Amino acid sequence: MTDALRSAGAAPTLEDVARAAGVSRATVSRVINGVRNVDPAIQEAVRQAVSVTGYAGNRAARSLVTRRTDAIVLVVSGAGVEEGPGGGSVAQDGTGSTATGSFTSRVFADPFFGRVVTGVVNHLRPQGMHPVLMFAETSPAREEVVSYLRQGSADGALIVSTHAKDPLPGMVTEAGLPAVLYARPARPVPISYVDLAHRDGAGLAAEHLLARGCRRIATISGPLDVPAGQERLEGFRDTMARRGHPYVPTVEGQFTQESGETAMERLLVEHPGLDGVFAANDLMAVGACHVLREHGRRVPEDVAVIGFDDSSAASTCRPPLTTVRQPVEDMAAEMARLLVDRLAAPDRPATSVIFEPVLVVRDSA
Amino acid sequence: MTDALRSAGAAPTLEDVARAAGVSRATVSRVINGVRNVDPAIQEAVRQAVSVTGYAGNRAARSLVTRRTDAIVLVVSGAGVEEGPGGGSVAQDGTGSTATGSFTSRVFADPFFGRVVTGVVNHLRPQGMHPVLMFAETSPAREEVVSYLRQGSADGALIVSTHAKDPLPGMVTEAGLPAVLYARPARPVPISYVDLAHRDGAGLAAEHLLARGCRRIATISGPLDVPAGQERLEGFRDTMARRGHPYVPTVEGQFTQESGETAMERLLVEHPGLDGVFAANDLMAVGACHVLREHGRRVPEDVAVIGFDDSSAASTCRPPLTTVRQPVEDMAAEMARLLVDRLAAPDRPATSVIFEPVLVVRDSA
DNA sequence: GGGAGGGTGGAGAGCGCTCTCCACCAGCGT
DNA sequence: ACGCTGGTGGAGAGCGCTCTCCACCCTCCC
Repeated sequence: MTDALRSAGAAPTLEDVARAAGVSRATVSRVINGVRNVDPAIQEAVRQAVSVTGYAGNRAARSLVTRRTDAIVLVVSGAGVEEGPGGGSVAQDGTGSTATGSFTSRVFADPFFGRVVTGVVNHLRPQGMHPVLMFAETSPAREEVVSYLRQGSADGALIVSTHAKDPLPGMVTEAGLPAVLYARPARPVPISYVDLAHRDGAGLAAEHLLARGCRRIATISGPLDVPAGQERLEGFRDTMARRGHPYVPTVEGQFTQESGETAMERLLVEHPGLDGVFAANDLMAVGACHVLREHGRRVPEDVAVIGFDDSSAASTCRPPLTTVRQPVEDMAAEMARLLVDRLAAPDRPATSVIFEPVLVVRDSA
Repeated sequence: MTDALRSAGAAPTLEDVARAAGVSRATVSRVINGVRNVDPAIQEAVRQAVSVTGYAGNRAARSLVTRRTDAIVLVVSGAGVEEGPGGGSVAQDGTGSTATGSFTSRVFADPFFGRVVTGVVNHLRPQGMHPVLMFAETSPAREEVVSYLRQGSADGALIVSTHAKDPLPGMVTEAGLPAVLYARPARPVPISYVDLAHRDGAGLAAEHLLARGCRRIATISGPLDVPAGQERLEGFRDTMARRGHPYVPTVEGQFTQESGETAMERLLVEHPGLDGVFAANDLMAVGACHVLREHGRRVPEDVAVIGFDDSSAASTCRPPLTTVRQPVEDMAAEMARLLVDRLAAPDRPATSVIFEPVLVVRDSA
């Protein structure tokens, strides 16, 4: 039914609907936006006209006057190479062929990012908002994000920064653009963010290992120039120290499975008697398990292994990993909520929300 | 420098730039869009004015007249539950807590999707275009995609359909909206798509197993209501038959690791003597390896296992998987290219591009 | 019964941009 | 010398929508 009119020419406009309903453009607009009182009979007439004409509205025209797009950018940023902020990580490239963007290809290979998207979309969708994906690993790309926002192509930004000294958060705030970060910015910037209590999470891991009876415990840390890496290490060491273990053998990893393997090899050489390992993320923990098994150590009987994040890798590997859960989806949803709130009340001050990790006990420790 | 003026009030418009440069709005527009001949001196003056005023343009205003947004929707669609079209798959939920959208949470957990995003972005970015993410698993969500497009919020759609009888491709074409699919639509629809020669890929797997000397070969197929699942099975069986193995024990899986485990258990019970397994994707292959090991079978010495996709799981598991590579990034990039082309020349007929898989030999077979 | 007040619809002015005309000014041929 | 072409800048008409006014009418109250 709608087709007759729709195919009769260009897309119907408000004007067309108004004519069909015998009212003015303003009234149609009022009905559509559900604003002010409109006589129920007229409302009905308008709705009829809308469906008869197959009216679809025009986002650009609306945005032009409302100055809102109902789109937000979801930026994966970073000066960086490897890793979501304490998130999962970057398995391997595996991307042969044409696919160029080394950063791009790596970052999205990481299930961590999928979890972020999930959380963001879950919150945005009910609001009729949608995320636009952007990468901002290089300098021109960062400028592009800022100008995209300044052009009003999106209402605000959700920034998942993969590196401590990422300049993007600063650039965005300086330009006065609404944004929320995943993970606390390295230099204090007046901007909202969500983060995880990494120290507490690492503490949980330490206590679990200790409670299990492990006494020769080592750790594979994340990269120490990433706040999450740093904090997880500190939290672990603090708790260990408080429990009477001031010295914890540590090897720095890069949040990748491969780096976890390398680190484990080294740990095994230097401390062959170890009976517990805390890896700062699941991927490294998986790598550690592989190496342990290859060296004839049983997990968890000979060596207990505990990871961090509770990524999908944790539950699918053998043995399933005991790990510290980072509720990425919830955190991402909260990040979206903070942005949406900020959009509704632009001069509300920046807030941050810190999530508490929980221990998920499976078989590896 | 730009800040003085920018913060002096609302965002500068073309008009402001024109005034600053002492020319007309039209001329500024011409310089910015690089259209028609403009006196070099004037061009320079305009560029100056742009940077002095900190001009940023207004996307909505431009879209309103050009009828282009330079955005495309990247839709993950499906009536479905499980799986990217022959793509990787869905490890496990693992998503406790708030995160509701069961579909959403599952689909994006899949690294397959990350690879699609990578490929799409790699192609779109140089064109100054950006992807908007949408899910269309339920009926209202599907309608939302169509209306989003009809409102001109995006120029076209890239649809990654997770299920054969997904109605979205039909809906979109019927509405006359530009779209390209990942994977051939179940019912023939006049629409462009990219796909993989699944049959050939499965054939490669069969020949490799045979060449290796395996003689008691079984297969774990994908879900048979998904074209990719169907075709991989047929391709495998065809080649086996042609090589003198008309009967191939088969158990249907769901493209998940868990289903791979279950299937392998069953295969082991029914055919304890098997010496080779082809799993229709890597995740199931990984699951199969786990079960095989738990039953004391060595891979590949006792049983050779071969997967499909060459997802990141294939290279990080132990042993690294021999698999059939699906060049997801390239395919996604091609999909984007087809859409962009279509946008440039709307009445060009629909085309499809079929990619050839290659065998990646690692350690599992 | 008349004016005040609240509810309801219409008119019309933009939002900031693109793009079609048109005007103007060389430089050319006849 | 005169029109004519081709190149170049300006004017201005929209694109489709929202939203502020304003006009109108129907109570309601004094």
